[in-house]
Amino acid sequence: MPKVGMEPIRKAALVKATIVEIGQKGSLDVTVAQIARRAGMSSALAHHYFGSKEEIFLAAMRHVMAIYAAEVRGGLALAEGSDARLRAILVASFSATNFRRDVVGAWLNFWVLAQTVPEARRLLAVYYSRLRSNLLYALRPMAGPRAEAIAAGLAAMIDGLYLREALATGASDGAAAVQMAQDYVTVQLRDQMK
Amino acid sequence: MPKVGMEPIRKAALVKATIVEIGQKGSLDVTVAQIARRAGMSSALAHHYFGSKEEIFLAAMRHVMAIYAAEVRGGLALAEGSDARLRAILVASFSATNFRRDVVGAWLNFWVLAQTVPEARRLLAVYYSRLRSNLLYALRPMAGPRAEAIAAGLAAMIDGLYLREALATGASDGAAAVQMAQDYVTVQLRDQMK
DNA sequence: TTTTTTGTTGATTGACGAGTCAATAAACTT
DNA sequence: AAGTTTATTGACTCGTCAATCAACAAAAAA
Repeated sequence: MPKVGMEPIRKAALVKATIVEIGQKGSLDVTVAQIARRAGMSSALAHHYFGSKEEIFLAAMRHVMAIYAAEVRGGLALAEGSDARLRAILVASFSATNFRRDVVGAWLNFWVLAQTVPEARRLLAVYYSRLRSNLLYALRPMAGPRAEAIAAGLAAMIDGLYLREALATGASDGAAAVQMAQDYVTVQLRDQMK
Repeated sequence: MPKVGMEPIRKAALVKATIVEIGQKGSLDVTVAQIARRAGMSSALAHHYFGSKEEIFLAAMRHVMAIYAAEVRGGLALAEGSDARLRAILVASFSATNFRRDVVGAWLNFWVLAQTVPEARRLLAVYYSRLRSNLLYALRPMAGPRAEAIAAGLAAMIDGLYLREALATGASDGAAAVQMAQDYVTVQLRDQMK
């Protein structure tokens, strides 16, 4: 059975399974055995590859953020003009890949993790700083000195919308979220013109 | 030793200890023994009064929300006019009592709890609906039909600001949070007039 | 072909923690 | 005074779970 070169495959499977498991269960109280089982292997193997449960969590967190970052980059690459740039960030943030119930559930739990685990905190800080800088780049040409304040407010709103999604019962609606965030910016800008 | 009439005192102590413990540890992974110890009693007694750990958590959650609700009511009672009403809600939301690091940390963990425990979810739903109705009452006279949308956006932003507080490293700044939320509404309203 | 590396798991260990119980004692009731 | 209720805890049970280990198998290297 043992085919060589399994490591990356197994690791990827574990990471994926971790996100699903945490998101679905809605809690970090997920056993390594559960994750491993969903990924189709024994818990011993999971430990073999990652060393500890915490490492598995961190890898999953990195993955969620990497996907998100990639999607933002992808959207940004095609965007021409500040307006389009901003829109690209929002669309990526609430895309069907990132704004899914279980993924958002995972986010919520990673936030909790970041309260305790330094490395998780660091990862989150990286995410925040990237988001901020992306937003500022798009907003500065439109908003000038007010860009900072608007970016801060927008970032808070994005988090808030994620949170509501994690707690909501109905179907998720990324488009509405984009609309609301977009609206926030539009109004802030219009206000300034007057 | 046994003085009669201890039950409410002990329960209150446990609830308080639970909030501090969860907030400080930043996680729901808090043992009954830890909580009981902080509250100055044995874990057996905690079980005696609450029956289960989950009940302790729920009582703590109810308490946090009750405090918050009371503070909002207090502010609202003194407020004259829509503008003041809105301000009262915001000030209470980010007051020194509610917007403290450990309390916010507890909130974050209650959000997680609400993903799993139905009763927690219910409590949170009550909180949301109250917040919404308070906001609408204040906003309708100023914003008319747009009140709904503005209230939704504002609620999301409030949650987002809480979240950032839970994750932030520096000192908390309730005033800044109030300012940002207030600003959101002001701009939304001014926009509409034009 | 022997040896080493890589993949894999069942079984086990060791710790920890929720919840129970039996026992003790003070305070009320009758 | 006897009986009941309330307060309180140390010791114990029982389950769970992260992490380790010993053992086996296949591939790659020597």
